[in-house]
Amino acid sequence: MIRDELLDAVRDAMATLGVEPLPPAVVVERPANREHGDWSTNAALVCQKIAARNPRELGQALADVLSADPPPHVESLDIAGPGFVNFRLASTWLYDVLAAVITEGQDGYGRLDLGQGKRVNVEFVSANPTGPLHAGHGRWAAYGDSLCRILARCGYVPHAETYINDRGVQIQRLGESLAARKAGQEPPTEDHYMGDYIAEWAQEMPDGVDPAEWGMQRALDDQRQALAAMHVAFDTWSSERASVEAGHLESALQRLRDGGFVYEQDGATWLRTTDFGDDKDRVLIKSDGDATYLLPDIGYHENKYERGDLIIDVLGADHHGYVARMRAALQALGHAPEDYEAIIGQNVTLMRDGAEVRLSKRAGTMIEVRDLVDEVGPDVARFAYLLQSIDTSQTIDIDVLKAEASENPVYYVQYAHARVHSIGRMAAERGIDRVPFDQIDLGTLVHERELELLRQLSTLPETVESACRDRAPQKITTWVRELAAAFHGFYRDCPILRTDVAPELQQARLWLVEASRIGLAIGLDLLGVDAPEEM
RNA sequence: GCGUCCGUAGUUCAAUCGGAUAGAGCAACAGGCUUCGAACCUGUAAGUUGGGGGUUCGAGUCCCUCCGGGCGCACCA
Repeated sequence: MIRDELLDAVRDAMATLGVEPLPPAVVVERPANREHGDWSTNAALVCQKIAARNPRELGQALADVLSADPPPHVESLDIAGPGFVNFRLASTWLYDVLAAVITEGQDGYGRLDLGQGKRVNVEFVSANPTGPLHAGHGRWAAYGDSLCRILARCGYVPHAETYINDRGVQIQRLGESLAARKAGQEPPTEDHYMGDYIAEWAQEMPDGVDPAEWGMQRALDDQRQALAAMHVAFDTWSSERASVEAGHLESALQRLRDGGFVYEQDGATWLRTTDFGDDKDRVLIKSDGDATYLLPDIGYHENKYERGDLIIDVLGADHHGYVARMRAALQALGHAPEDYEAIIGQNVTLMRDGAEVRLSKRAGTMIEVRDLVDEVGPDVARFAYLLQSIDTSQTIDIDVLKAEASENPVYYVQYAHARVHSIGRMAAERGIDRVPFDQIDLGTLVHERELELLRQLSTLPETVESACRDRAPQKITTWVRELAAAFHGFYRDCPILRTDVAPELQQARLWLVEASRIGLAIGLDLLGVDAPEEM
């Protein structure tokens, strides 16, 4: 990587100036403004105190040392602003990028080994089996699935998992709600389920079945279909009931007792989560003898470590108070705090007809994931979900997604991919074959559009790394949109198959198109969005 | 009240673990197809990054404080 070569050169040069070792804050990065060069380093700024020198003066000294024996591709060096040293590179460095994309290919380019095979269990969606998935669940589905794809590309071994709370009062209430509707009555209390789907399902429900069991299976079928429609697949659907029957609850409780973290008070059994930073202790077993939801959850999480060295829970904002107690419980069971990670996703607000649609399974109105996916398709839905950070609340206006379908950002990216394949088809029609890459004269690629495309491709590895480290799929979304923009600009200004294009240039551009295809396909794949050859 | 996530162009959002002149889409306005797909391209306009203070060579980003919003604060799940 050019970046590492430049940093090594900076390190050597700073050593000759008496600064050794180089502080880790010293980086080689891309200036936000291209006029500042291709790469720059903040070494002089970071080291000014160590070296006891004015940063501009130190920067000048650094530039002088580097100029005496320039790193590869470096054409010129200058010092700018408060003391940045800027590198201007010959476009040969971008030809190396093109070669890397082509030789490493769709499978290898931007594939990293951050994880070194570490297993990561990612739990997401985990909706109660009491109704259809609403559009808010769609966000966790799109996010979790994309995160798993990014983790896999970075050398982790992800395991996508979802949890079914098929045990407890909410299932009973579902059954009672269905039974009441079937009998033509209102559900008995406000804590029962009111949605339109209850009435529909009550009509479907055969006589003589257990309403609770039947309703839960009905809800699960519905959820499975919705997730399939979104193209989200799980490695494991974990059942709370099965987990408890397997003894996970008891074994966790026993180990917590053995560790001395459990005590009795007011007739209830408590876990001393305050030992691990929670703000109050938590009840494991109520005074009536029933376990709270927390205890089976602890047993389940403990069991998840069989399927991952690191556990990630993707949770809605309404669960953020849950994180401290779960982390505390897992620490009490001997797990390091960094082996449990909770990602708190903020809420989704859906707009339709200019008004907010309330997302509640118990209220009468809701929008199901299936409705959204049916209306706009899985690609539009997923791309929309992954357009922004999970840390911010999101507003999705269904009317906008539908009305602007043709101008939707996902089509902008997919169109770029389809154009690539269109070029391939046209080339085949005209009998134009690509000659082997090692016979190409890359020096013909001098157009700013071509170079910009290569610059964008060069940033994929660091973008993937950043998206993985920050658990931030939206960085991939942004990147692939920028790549599509670079490709569309190139396509517009740089003819490839036209008869007036010189053969050497045509060949180089065909390989650049192939590199673009690889980049677009990787980006879309990491988002779980289809990369169509025709639209 | 306590905790937590936010507040960036008319709007929806970006912004490389603190970098230089804060960028895109949509909407608005003005242009661009006789050779490959116009679902595209080019340009114009649009900002006191909620207010104030601090740390730093450098703050949208970190700290404090105030304002505004979401979500929590059960022997519910």
